[in-house]
Amino acid sequence: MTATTETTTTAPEALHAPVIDWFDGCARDLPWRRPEAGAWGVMVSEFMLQQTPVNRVLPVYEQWMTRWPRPANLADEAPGEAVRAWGRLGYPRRALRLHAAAVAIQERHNGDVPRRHAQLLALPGIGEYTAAAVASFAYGQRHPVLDTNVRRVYARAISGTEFPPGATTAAERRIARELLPDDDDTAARWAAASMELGALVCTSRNPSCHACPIAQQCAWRQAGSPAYEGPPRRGQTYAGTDRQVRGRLLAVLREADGPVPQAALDQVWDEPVQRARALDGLVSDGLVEPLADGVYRLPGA
DNA sequence: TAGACGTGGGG
DNA sequence: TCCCCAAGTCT
Repeated sequence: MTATTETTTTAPEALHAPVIDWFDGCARDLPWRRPEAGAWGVMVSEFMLQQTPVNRVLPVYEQWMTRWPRPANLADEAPGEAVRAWGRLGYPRRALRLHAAAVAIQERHNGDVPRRHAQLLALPGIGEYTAAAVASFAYGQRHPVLDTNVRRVYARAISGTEFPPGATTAAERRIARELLPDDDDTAARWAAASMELGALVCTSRNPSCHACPIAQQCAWRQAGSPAYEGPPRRGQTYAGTDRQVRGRLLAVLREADGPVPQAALDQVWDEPVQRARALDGLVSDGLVEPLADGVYRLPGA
């Protein structure tokens, strides 16, 4: 058989050097990439960066690392303090999980962020991506790091499509595995570089192909940059959803010094059934703690 | 395995 | 204005 598969069209080695060289010259100077960040700094940044843009994470990251420079410091706090300090980053369950992860690190790993992928994966709030990212960025290990940026880079450069599938597929994992450099240090470098390429150059909309170090080898460009034909990528409506109500409710709790009476929460949304459902949801998620007499507060705060 | 889960900036 | 999207995880 002489059939050419999509992954053998271009030798992996032909991609590594250009992308890593580009990264060496163009990488952003982000605080969690500096040596002093340590594994804990990398882990905190990864939690915050799950679905939240870098620019919004920056100031909150600095506050967190100043206040809680080690996992033990966060573990000693009430979970509600983590939720409060999370500010407006969104998806506040991440704050709760990061706090829980700090507690687990204290209990199971003597206060040090574990090195092994399986141990990282076992921590709350850490999935396939974050485990690989921490192991790779903090400890220089060799793991396929498949985030939304890398998936888009591979979709274009390797598969020749404008966008990756809705959910990560086995085919994508295979590509990531086959592209992974053999050497640990190069693999870690490649992971960071390919992510950065997706974040800065191979962006979702209006990619800067003129500035791309592998534009000449890009399967999507070679195919004439065909428009995306797959199923419509899910748009997330927000206005009027429980999520919006939850956000407003939690904002009130976050900004209050202490417990808040029901009446104050009632003002954020006029529809009582949805309002009650949202509040119940927050309570069952552990983001809000009901006290006696219809008073609420952030958990343990 | 879809769907839930916040928030705000840019085109 | 409206729509899309941003270093995912969990159920």
